[in-house]
Amino acid sequence: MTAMPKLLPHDVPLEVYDRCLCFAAHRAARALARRFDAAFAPLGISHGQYSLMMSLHRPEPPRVSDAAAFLAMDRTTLTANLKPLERAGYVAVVPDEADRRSRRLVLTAAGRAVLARALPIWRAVHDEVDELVSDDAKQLRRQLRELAECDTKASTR
Amino acid sequence: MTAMPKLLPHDVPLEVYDRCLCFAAHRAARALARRFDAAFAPLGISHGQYSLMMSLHRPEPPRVSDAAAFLAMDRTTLTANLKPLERAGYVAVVPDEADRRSRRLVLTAAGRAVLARALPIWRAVHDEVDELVSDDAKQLRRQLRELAECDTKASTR
DNA sequence: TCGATTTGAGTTGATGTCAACCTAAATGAC
DNA sequence: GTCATTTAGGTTGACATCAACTCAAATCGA
Repeated sequence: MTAMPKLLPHDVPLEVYDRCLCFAAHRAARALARRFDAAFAPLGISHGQYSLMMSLHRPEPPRVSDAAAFLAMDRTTLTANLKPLERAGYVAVVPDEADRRSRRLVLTAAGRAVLARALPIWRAVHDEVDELVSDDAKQLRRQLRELAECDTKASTR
Repeated sequence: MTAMPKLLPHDVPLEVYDRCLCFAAHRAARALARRFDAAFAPLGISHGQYSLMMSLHRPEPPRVSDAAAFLAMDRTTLTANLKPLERAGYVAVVPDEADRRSRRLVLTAAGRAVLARALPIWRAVHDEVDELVSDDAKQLRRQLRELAECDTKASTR
């Protein structure tokens, strides 16, 4: 048995670095998360909590599975993410009247208030972020959406 | 004090959904992660462990800070991510000879072997992923890189 | 040379992420 | 109507992520 260096040439990592959209998406997501987390820090919320609460602000409070599918996030991940928001009093989980298996995720007045304060911060930071994307941000958004929606069974597994 | 619904109109979440690249990047990253994690599951590694180990496969083993900057990941996150890889015997952390503060991250023979088995899986899955991105994947990759490299101080904080 | 500063890295605590497994309510076949 | 199946959701355990803090080695100023 030799040292078998031929099994994994040193140009393979470059191929992965250049091609892998999973890696590229995670790298970009981490960098953007740090930027928004820093901006939201004075309010005591994170980028994920901002997105999550925004997704709940609709006339009909969504069920857990609906919200998880919308966020392209595992259902159990959403359950975990709701915990700190419930503790903070921003979100209330109430049983559904019609179907007693379901629970509705309701944004409280305090939740709406913190979102209202976060909104101008998000707009200002995103103005900066938009500067970083040289051209055709519209196409970028569409492509990210295509990648996210390729697996719609995120919540139903 | 009224119910103040005017503070947060119901079209704001749509604005966030349509515009927020942080949200879009996370959604895409989660969906892609699930896909690659499922494909790598028989090997017992995750998408992140694949990317991490690939980034270590170079003639000169990188230091912790170098690898963290390359991955656009917090230095302490990398330290945590190394733990399971060290336990599995895929990565060895060795002190640097020249600077005793530094540590070099060395991919072991077992690590190179598991990467060699993972490579064809990654190529096959990514062939599928490429189908999802309608046009100009090159531009998508460049834009994601621009977003990731906007904060180069990820490891030096 | 020696004390202050800088730099490389680990630890802790909180949150985010998911697979595997579990419970309970609704549905459906007969 | 009864029981198997399906559906909505939670729990547990492992890993991922980062800020705040700490430690130790290298560097630098005088």
